[in-house]
Parts: sequence; C-alpha cells; structure tokens
Amino acid sequence: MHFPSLFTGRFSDALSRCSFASQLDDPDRYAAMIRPAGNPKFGDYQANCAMPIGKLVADSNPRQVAAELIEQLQLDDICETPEIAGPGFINLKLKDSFLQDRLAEMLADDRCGVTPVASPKKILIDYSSPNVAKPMHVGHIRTTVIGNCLAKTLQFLGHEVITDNHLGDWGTQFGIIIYGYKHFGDPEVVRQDPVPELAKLYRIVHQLMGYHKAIKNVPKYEAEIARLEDLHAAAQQEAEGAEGKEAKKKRKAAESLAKKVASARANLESARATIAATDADPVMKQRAEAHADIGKAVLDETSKLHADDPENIALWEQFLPHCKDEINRIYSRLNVTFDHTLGESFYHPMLGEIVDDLKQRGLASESDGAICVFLDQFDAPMIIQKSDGAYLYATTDLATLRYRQETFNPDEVLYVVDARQSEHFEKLFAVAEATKLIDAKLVHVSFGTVLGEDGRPMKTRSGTLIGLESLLDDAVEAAYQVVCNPDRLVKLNPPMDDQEKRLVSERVGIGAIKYADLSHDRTSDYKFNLSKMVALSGNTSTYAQYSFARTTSILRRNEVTEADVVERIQAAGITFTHAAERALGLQLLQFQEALQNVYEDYRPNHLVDYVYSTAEAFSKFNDQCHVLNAETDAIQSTRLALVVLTGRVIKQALELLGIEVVERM
RNA sequence: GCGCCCAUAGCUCAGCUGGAUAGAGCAUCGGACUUCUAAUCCGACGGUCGGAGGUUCGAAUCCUCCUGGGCGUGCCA
Repeated sequence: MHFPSLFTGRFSDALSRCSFASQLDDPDRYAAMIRPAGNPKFGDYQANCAMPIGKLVADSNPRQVAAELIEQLQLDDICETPEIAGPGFINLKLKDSFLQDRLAEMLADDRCGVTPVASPKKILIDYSSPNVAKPMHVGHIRTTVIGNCLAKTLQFLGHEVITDNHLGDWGTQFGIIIYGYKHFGDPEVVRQDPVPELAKLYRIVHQLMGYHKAIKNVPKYEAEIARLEDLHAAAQQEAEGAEGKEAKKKRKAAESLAKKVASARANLESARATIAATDADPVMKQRAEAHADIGKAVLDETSKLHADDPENIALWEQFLPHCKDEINRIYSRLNVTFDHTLGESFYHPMLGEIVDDLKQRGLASESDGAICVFLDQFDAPMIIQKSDGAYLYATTDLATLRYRQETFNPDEVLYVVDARQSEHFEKLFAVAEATKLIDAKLVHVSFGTVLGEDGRPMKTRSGTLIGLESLLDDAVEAAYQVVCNPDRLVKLNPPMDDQEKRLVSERVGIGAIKYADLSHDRTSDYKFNLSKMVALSGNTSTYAQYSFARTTSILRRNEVTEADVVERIQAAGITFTHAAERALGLQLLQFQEALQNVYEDYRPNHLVDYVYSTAEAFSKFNDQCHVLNAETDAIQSTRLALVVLTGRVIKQALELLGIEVVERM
C-alpha cells in the first residue's frame, strides 16, 4: 500500500481533464506533489500542486485551480471530500472504511502489505570491504550496517540485489603478517591455532611500526605545538587589547587556536604513549631496536607478494582462509552475509589490461614516471600505475567495475564507503563514463565519521582505533545491565533463565549499536554514546524491541494466536472506534512509503524514523485501548488485529535494519 | 592554494529535496498505574535555523558573499 502514488494517479487523471491541462508542460510532476499532512488537523495527506499551477495559468489563482481540480477528482472510494485551505493546499483525509479494508487485507498478507515494485532493478551493493588480517574496528560499523540494511530493504521492495564484499586481501596488511611470521612467528603454533596467532603477529609488527613512526613524529609535534602556542599567545594578547565587536572576534580566533594546540598536544600525547608502551616491555623494546627499518621491510614483503614471489604467495595462501574465518566470525555475530566476496586479489591478474586499455584509448599517459589519467574537472590526476610499476586501488576499482559489468550487468552499483573517499569515486565514475566501461547508475553512498564523546574520531588512549569486537562486547554488557535488571525482571513469569538473559542482551546490545548508527542521517558524523544507545527510553532499538515484545505479550494474555485473529477479522472485519486505533492503523499502512523513502536516496534513517513512529503510535494505542477488557467482541477483534499487525511490521522493519527481536524482555 | 561537507532548542539529532504555527529524544518541571510489562502516556519549559543580502505567493531548504568548523588534495586504501 502506497497512498502517495495512489493519490498521484488520481490527480494525474483529474489534471488531464482540467481546462488548463494544455498549459502544463509536465503534468505528472504536479500530480506527484503529494505529501503527508504537516499537521493531523489538516487530514492525512496534502496536495501542493495548486499553488505552482495557479501561478502558471493565466487569469487564474491557486484557489481557483484547486476548486476545479477537486471537481475533476474521483476520490470518493478512498477519501473524504477534499478541502481547500490557506493559499491553495488541498487537504486529503482517507475514509475510515477504506483504511479498515486495507488493514483487513494486510492481515491476510505475509509481506505486511508491501507490494513488490513493478519494474525490479538489478542492484549491486559493495559494502563492508574490510582489510583482512587486520582487526576490524569502529570504522567498519557504518559501511557494514548501512550496506546490509540497504541490501535487505531493496530486496524486500522487490529488487534483485547482489551484495559483494570487496575484501582488502592483497595489501600492506599481508606484508605485515608475512614479515611478522618470518621474524617472530612459530610455524607450529601458527599451524595449530592460526587465527589468534596471526592476529598477534599483526599486532607485534603494527606496534613496532607505530613505535618508529611515533619516534619520528615527536619532534614534529613538538615544533607544531610551539608554533601554535606562539600564535595562540599573540592572538590572546590581541583579543585583550581589542574592544567591542572586534574583541569578540579576536577571542574566538584565540579559542580556535587553543583548540588546535590541544589537538596537537593530544597527538603528541598519543605518540608518547605509543613509545612508552614499547619501552615498558623489554621484549618489544629489544625487537624495536633490532628492526629499526621495519616500515620499509614490510613494504618490501608486500612488493614481493605482488611480484609473485613463491614464498610469499605460499604464505598468503596459507594465511588468507584463516583471516577470512576471523572476519566471518564477526559477520555471524552481526548477522550479516554476502552473495560474493571477491577481494582485491581476485582482480590482480586483470590490472595490466586495464592500464593498457586506457593507454590505448589515449586516456592514460605517463607523468613523472607514473601512469595517470588526467581529468578536466580535477587538479590531480587519477594514478593507475606507480612509477615503480605497482598498481593502485584506483586500478583495482576500474577492473572491478569492468568485471561487474561483464558478470552481472547491473542497473545500479552502490558503493557504501566513507565520505572521505568521495573524490576518488568522482574520478572513478568520470573514467567509467569516459570509457563507457559500464552503463549502470553508479552511486557513492557515502557516510560520515563515528566520533567519540569529545567530538574527535573515536580512538583509544594510545591512539589506535577501537576494536569492533570489544565495542560489541561493551554494548552487550551495557544491555545486560539495563535489560536484565532484577527489579524489572521480577514481573516476568516464568522467570528468565541465564540463557534467555544472554540471548536478550546480545540482541538488544547489538541492536542498539545498529539502530543508533542507522538512525542518524548517513552523511553526517555522529557521537558514539553507548549509555544513550542502550537506554530504556527515547528513540532506541530497545524501545522498538520492547514494543514488539509487548505485542506478543498481549496476544498471550488474551490467549489467542495470529491465526485466531485472522479468522475473527475475516468474519467480522475491522472497525475503528477510537482515534488511537485509526492513527495506528494508518501508520501501519505507511510501511511501504517508508521503505521507498529509503530507496529514494539510500537513507536508512527514514526506516528508523518509521519504526519509532510506529512504536510510538502503538504505545499510545496501548495506553488508551485495552484489548482484554474491550467493550465488545468486535472492538476486541479490531484491536487484536492492530496488535498482530504492529508486531509483524515492527519485526519486519527491524529485520530490514538488521536487528532481531525477542518474545519478551 | 584548490575542492567537498557541515553549522537547527542547554545536550544529541530529525526536518520526506520550496509549503501551513521548524520537530523528536535526552535534561528540567508538573500530571496519570485496582486494568494485557509505567522501559509507558499527557502537559509545561526551551529557537534571530551561524551572519548578511538575493530569488517568489512562500526559504532551515535554492543562489551569492561573509564567519566559524571538519575532511580531502600526484605515486596509501
């Protein structure tokens, strides 16, 4: 059920019959100007087309246009008589009988009343794409959660969705573990318990590299701080000397510099912490001294791998499956899957051809020893082969695009990737366009950064990114503290055992992180706040999950099953007797609208908003409309139907968000 | 230097691509449980939508400029 397009169809017909029809260049654009009413007192929807048309049509005005339009409109089967308001708004109120019939239909439908799209598209979604062999961290949340939600939502709408996890399985991180294995690894231990051992080797080498880098950076940071402090002192003095408006401005400038000083100090602090951590550990300290040139050595191992060095290739082949096991463990906890996992290494053999092809077309040329594609819109070229002959991720992305065209022939390709890479994708898309590499719509579904409480990108004290797994553990623990509080569990009968408590806190904790992420507009940064995410009240997954649990609980207390309710409605139909019933019913019928809004601009937060509104409408209904004590059987049937539908819609919507429900909590 | 993004209530954030009186949630204050889980519901308080112009019936939304912040920027991904 999609009310706006229903109205749009009717408006389109009516417009074609109006006296001014010939004066409209694009009638469907006007017919589509249907919006949910801004205020319930105006009805359910409003049509805004009379105002622009009134301006367009000679010798007319919006209210006249609206009046003629209403005369031509045939809506009496779905809608009360439309009313003209204000400058020319047409207010539309759906008939109760119409809503009641649609809800009865919805009850008999296993897709919550969502009709599959008429012309399905083939949509390839590239998301998550972590570097394997490297622990997943907080930065991977957004791409994984947003990508998964889009995949599920578009598929549910009826599109053909192909998901592909473009793994970083061929980069420097393998140089790191190969180096680690050769110098610090015990082949026997690696064979017996590869996953933790490889992770350990990665950490050792990473720490040593960080140590040397930090030592190099300390003087730089110190100089930077000194410079900024001088500027700050000068700015402060200026601010004190100035008066009035000028003083305020200067104070602000001084504050801004103070922030920069603090930021530079934080960098220095974290570099010192990195150094101290190694210094404090005699074994690591000794290793650091013995491997002074580790940064370059790691790059050498990577180069050897790319040059098909037999030893490194063998190690890569040995390690890769275990690295995949490790990330799959996280995916299974996040309940995320992919149709394909074609990593960078898969495209390695195709890269030479890509470069040759671009050269042949005259698009790529040599510059300072590197092969570059120069594009008019950009100052910097897209480099596709380094002066040392190595390929870059731009090259891989081009090869990937060609492969996807040949293999899948998609209508759309979505890249769910950090906004910081937007320039890369602009270039990639420009080259794809210039070479006619692919005819799909290419979209960079970009997203902002996850920030800590201080408004800076989330990091640990020593400056490393926070591991994804520990974040999940923290969320589950926080959920346990809140949800399994004995004071509230005392109400449940039979009591919750430990196993159920663990299940509930896992689903609530993981759900909290996903919900919080998806509730923000993807393009903006957001501050990560665990206690808010698992909070009992407000716009959280907990609230939505709890609403679902309440629906099951009501059915239990009324001793009915869904099948019983379906049967009762088939016999008696649905009849509203309370405003809260109508409001909830209308809300439930708008599910498809929310899903289409998600597809419109690839924004899952529209679905989160919908879930919250639905849970809220249900809470109000639950507060005002008692089921067990309903005055008549008919009233009870209607209310039971609304409870069943609410449960189904919330469960389905949460499922599309990647969040699981529990029967009680 | 150039490019991209952002600035909305004390805090965290929405605002459906130009519509009616700018909304939630936290926080604060005040109401409502003999009733299916009060993790709820109903009120109150809270705004120069960073600033200045412009476009028009109508601007948080579109254009220009300014201020302040973030990010990116020729051989990482």
